[in-house]
Amino acid sequence: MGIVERRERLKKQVRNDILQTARDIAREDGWQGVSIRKIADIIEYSPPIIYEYFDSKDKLLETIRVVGFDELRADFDRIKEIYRDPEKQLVEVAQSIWNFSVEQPEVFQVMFNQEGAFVHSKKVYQQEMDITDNPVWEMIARLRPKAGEKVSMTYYEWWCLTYGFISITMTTQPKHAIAKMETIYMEGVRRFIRSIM
Amino acid sequence: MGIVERRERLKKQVRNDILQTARDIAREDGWQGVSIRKIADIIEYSPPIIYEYFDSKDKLLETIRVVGFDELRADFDRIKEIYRDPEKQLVEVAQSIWNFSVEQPEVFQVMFNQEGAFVHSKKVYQQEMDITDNPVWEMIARLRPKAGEKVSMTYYEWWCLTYGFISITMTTQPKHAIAKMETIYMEGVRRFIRSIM
DNA sequence: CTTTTTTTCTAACGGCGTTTGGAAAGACTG
DNA sequence: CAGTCTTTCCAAACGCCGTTAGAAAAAAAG
Repeated sequence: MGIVERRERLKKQVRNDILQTARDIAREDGWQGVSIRKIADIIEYSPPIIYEYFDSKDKLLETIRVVGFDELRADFDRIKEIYRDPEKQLVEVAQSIWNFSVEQPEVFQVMFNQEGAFVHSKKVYQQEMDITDNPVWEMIARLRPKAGEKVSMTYYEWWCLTYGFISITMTTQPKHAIAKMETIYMEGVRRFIRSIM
Repeated sequence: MGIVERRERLKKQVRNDILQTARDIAREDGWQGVSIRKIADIIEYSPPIIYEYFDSKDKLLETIRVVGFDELRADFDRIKEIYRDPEKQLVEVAQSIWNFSVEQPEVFQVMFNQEGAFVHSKKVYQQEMDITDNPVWEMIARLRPKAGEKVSMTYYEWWCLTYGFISITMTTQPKHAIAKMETIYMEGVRRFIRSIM
């Protein structure tokens, strides 16, 4: 009997609908405008239903954050396989982050607690920045084989550069000007890479 | 008669109390925990009173942001007067930002819409980052007299570096580890300055 | 003391995240 | 089929929030 399966399929679908609706509202009105009640309204359920899928609004946002980081990391892994040269890899990674922030700014905001988005727990964030098993860390390590401990420092600075540039650009630049900033960003990235080689 | 004066003195005091109470709560419980009702409770007035001093919660936060930026800029101006060498000036400015973020993290959060703090209007933020009359811009221009348009680019990157580093550090590092990051930050700043000279 | 002005608060509105208790619907059993 | 059991779902409520209206209280002016 496929009843259980159908139920589970439905559950998964509703769960995804909740996440997607949250992102949709955030894209339209900002994260300040996202409320459990609005989400419930749009997916045509009552508010309590959402609590059958997520323990709290905070956990819901954290899930969006995790999905975002997963997507980014998958792209990094893909890049690592496609290109051999660590310099090229890093340039591609930088481009990948940029594209992500342009295509899914609202997810980027949740990932980095920006623009009114706020996830209480920092665990995922810290974990994701951690050097352990991080493809970007390995790329930098390969670029500076003799740097020893400095690799971790460079890795940290890499995040500061990319994150700082994108979040300042996202916050201060009007939408039409963002495209122009891409060149400046990529130039900065390239200069950074050259400076550590 | 000094009645009017006394009243105005009182008004100024209450206004400052409101701002300071907001910052106090934020420091203790984060900006998510700051509410008009809590502020009113602490200053021992009813909530509507706060609206005689600020049009909205958003405007209240914006005022805190403005005061923060003013304080920072005053320090930059002071540095510009004390030191002649633009390289030294920039190092001191970087140190000044760092100190500010350590001493008043909650204000820093409002200034840059971090960690749940959120001011709708971006006007102040954009204005403050603008190159016009900005002491940091002039320092960089003096450091790179022949750079032409690249000065503005470098200025932008300067903000990305300092802001990116501090906000990532503030968010990911536990309190006890932040002191250790200062050296790494200042090293990064120095390397940046040298790389543009 | 009375009137006028200023200051302040109570009460309410609509919205929020979240929980409770039970109704409605669906699936299984005899 | 009816009856029972299980799952799904929601109305209503709680205690918060920002904000506003209107009345009470206090202060000043006459």
